Amino acid sequence: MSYNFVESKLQVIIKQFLSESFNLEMEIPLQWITATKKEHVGDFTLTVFNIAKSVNLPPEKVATDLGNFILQNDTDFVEFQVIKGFLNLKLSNKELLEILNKISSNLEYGIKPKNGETVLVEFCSPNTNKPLHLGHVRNILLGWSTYKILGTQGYDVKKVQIINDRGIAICKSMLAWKLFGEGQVPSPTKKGDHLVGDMYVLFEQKFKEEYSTWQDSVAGKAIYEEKKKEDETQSDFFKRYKNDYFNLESNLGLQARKMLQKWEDGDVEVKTLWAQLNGWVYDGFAETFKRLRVDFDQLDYESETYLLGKDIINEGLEKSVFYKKPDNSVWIDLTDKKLDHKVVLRADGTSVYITQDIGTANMRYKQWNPSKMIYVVADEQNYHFQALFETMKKLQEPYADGLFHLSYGMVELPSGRMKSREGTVVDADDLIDEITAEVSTNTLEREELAALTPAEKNDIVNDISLAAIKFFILKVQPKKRMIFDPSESVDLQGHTGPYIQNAYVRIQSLLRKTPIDLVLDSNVYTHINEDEKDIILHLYYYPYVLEEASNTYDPSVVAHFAYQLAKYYHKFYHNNSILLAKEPGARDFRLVLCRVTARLLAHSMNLLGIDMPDRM
RNA sequence: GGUUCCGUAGCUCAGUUGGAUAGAGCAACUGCCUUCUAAGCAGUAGGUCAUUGGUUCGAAUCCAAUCGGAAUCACCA
Repeated sequence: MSYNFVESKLQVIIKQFLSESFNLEMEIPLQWITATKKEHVGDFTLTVFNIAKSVNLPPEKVATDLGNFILQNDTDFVEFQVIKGFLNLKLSNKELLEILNKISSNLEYGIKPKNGETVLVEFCSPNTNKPLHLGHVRNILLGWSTYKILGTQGYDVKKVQIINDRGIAICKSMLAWKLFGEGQVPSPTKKGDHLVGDMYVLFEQKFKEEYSTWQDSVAGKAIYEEKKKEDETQSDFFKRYKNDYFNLESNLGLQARKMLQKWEDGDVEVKTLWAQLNGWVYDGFAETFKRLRVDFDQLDYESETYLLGKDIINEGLEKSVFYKKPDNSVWIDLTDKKLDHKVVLRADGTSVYITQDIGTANMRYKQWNPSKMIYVVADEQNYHFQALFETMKKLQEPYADGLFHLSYGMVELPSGRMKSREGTVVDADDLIDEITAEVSTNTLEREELAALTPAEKNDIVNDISLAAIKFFILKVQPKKRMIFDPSESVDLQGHTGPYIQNAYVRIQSLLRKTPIDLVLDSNVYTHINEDEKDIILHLYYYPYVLEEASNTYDPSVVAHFAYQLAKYYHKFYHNNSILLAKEPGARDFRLVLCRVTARLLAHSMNLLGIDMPDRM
């Protein structure tokens, strides 16, 4: 069954009208038929400007004739109104009931059957030297929701992430733990990822001290005099020189780099320490994932993939996709794509970032044979992914056209960008804790929940807290950067997750009082009012919403749907008696309406990774 | 400097394959619980859709320029 059955029917009638009246064969695009604006009579609107142009008549004239034609030939419409070039058509009571019936009886409404294609969504992909923060949370929620939404369109979706478990950063944490860690291990009050993150910060602190001391030394002053630019102050110079100091002068830097070298050489002691600290971090991450209620189908580790890609570079070299410079480094020329020349292999033959990504993509393609691979990564890497995808196209990889970078804006604080080195990072675990505490306070005051056990209350608090966080983040379009104000935390009223949960909870409360399994009788209830109609027509559009969210990889489309539905429901609930409805058939009709509303509320929120409590 | 993205109410955001009088929430003010969960409903107030020009029956939406903000332009990941 086609879900846009109303529009399809209209398309046929309009074609018939044009054929009979003007001998004109014309296709009517779906875009010309839209929902009627609130302030006008009608439910569906046809924009007739284009048709009028084709038949060379005033739009009002065409719209009026067409309106009459539709009313004569289709009993689903009972009234029309023409304003300028807009033809507004009003559905019959019977057809509205029919629509509700169709949605009510189809538990898969809006969901497409399996299409046999596999899609990979890569998200989260943290470094192992620090705990997850607000930026990761946005990433994780977007990835998870994208996985859910694509699932409704028939794809078999796999969630993967690459763990960046090697490199200089984790070596810094390892070194700090070894030198200054005093044998600390994770404890109930300090998760492993936080402990390792603290070591990273500690390293930066000690390094800063060392650097500062060096700046006042004879050697430091000599370097300043030797390498400063004209008119450059001492503090400006040393800011700029920091990286060079780390690589050329620093004792701590030297030790960290030695550790990295030993790791690459397979040194047992270093590898053991590395495995130990990473193990702590993974345990910590696992806990955070669990609290956020997400999981993954596969974890790829950079330590196992960082050498991949070289063979593909060599093949590409033979095909002249790449070229070699005299120093033996390998490059690709992307200037024809408005990009730059990018290095893909260093002079010493080692990989760079893009090489690994080429190799990893290839590995995943062989493993899963996906038709699409989606990378959820912040927009600071837009350039990198453009370069990566163009490189893949030049290599003529069969999966190159299915690559997509789901780019999202950075999360910023009112004070600006979060900086881990300056400690202005909103930690994921802390964020959940804070909101949970606030929700907990509110929940304990509620009479409805007084009789519940502590465990039941706890579940409800968690459902609401996560709804608040997740909706707050997912309601914003991914590409927009967002500002997060920790002091205001997250609202629980208005345009929020809990608001939507509340609509669902109200319905559950009603349904608990009516154990009968209702079957809609479309002959009995004859006066569908505006509140009810708003809900029915909103439900009707759900399949469009899923399709658009999927095509644009944008969960905010679903968030908007859920909020609007809850808003219509709250209004309906306030204005109409349900269990005590007086009109014939109204009670049963409204209960069916409630039940369907609850179902799509829960379904759409589930696509955002949000669970619905039965009480709150 | 090159490239890309963003700019809508005091704040946070919808609305953009061109469509009717630009919408919500928060904050402020005012009402509504002896009615099915008030985490709710209703109302007041708040706008030069950054600016200017162009395209046309019609522009927040498309095009151009300008202004403001961000990201990136590493043999880091």
